[in-house]
Amino acid sequence: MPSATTDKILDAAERRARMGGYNGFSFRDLAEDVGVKSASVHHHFPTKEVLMARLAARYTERFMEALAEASPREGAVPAMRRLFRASLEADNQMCLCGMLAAESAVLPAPVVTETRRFFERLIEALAGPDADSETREKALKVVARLEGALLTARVLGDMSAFDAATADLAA
Amino acid sequence: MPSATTDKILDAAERRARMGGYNGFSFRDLAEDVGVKSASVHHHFPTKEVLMARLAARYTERFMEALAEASPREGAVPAMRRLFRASLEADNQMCLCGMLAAESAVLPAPVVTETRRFFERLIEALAGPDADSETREKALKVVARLEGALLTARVLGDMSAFDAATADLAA
DNA sequence: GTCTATAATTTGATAGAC
DNA sequence: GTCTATCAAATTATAGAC
Repeated sequence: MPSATTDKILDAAERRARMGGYNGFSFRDLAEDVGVKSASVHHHFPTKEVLMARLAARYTERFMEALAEASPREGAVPAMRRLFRASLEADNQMCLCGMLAAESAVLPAPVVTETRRFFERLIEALAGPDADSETREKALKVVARLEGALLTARVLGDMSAFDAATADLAA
Repeated sequence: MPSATTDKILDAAERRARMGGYNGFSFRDLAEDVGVKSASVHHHFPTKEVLMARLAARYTERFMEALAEASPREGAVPAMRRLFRASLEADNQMCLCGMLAAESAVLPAPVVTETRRFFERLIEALAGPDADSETREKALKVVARLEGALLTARVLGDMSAFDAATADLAA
């Protein structure tokens, strides 16, 4: 049972990591965000590696829950598009796992494992568990476009770039 | 007139930044890569901000040169796809400006400016200087898919994911 | 669970000799 | 242009009191 402080730390870490990546923030940043000292952050998460692996897992869980809830009424692809678009609406944030995927070559193995799982689950959600290669290819196309559209719209500072790049995925 | 050492520093920084992003390496890392001391790196580039803005500009220049050379014979889209694919072939590297775009929210303004220019020039190369909105939308779709496919294939450790996500962009 | 205090290392950056 | 030496700050992380 995660305490309120544990959740607040994860919330702060998620926001910081989606803005600047794994190496873009410190335990002291999180401590200030939450209103405690950095030693307290270490009490909840012994190392950054543990914190970030846990954060990636929480992010995936939440994303899949939101997707499962929305898919029946609006379809998996439009629902996923809407969830990605919400990142931009919320302060121009990246997808957490998209950010970690970009940096994956220098991240601790447990973080990479959780990040990879996010992508595998997205693809499975779109293509189904035992998809043929053509269906899987379609799913990869969608995921790649959404991650890339986020990244592109973000640096251009132009939400309409996301909409343009993903228009045909909308409901 | 950039000296041999200046170029070597930029080469090392490009490799490091494409692997781990702006905050994923230090001046000392670069110094060791090149075989000098970190004070010498500062002699060539006074700050990290200056170094990275210059690096992004060099990356863009080189990319556009390679694209201009290849486009007439193979077409702009397939040529761009091939250039992106080469990143994965070369040690699973990200696109430098894709990486910086992801991190752009926490990067110094001059670095963001140069990164944005990369994307604007890619879109212009695909759509032309005075494209209508539909043509520009098509170009955005291609760029987004290439950046996203790179990121996705990278974390999955599977070059065939890039090929699958971009198959229809090939020559 | 939080704090003070601190260790050990790393970081970006500078001064000044050669 | 490179070096030695160093600084001031930041970083991850730990010990131990409350």
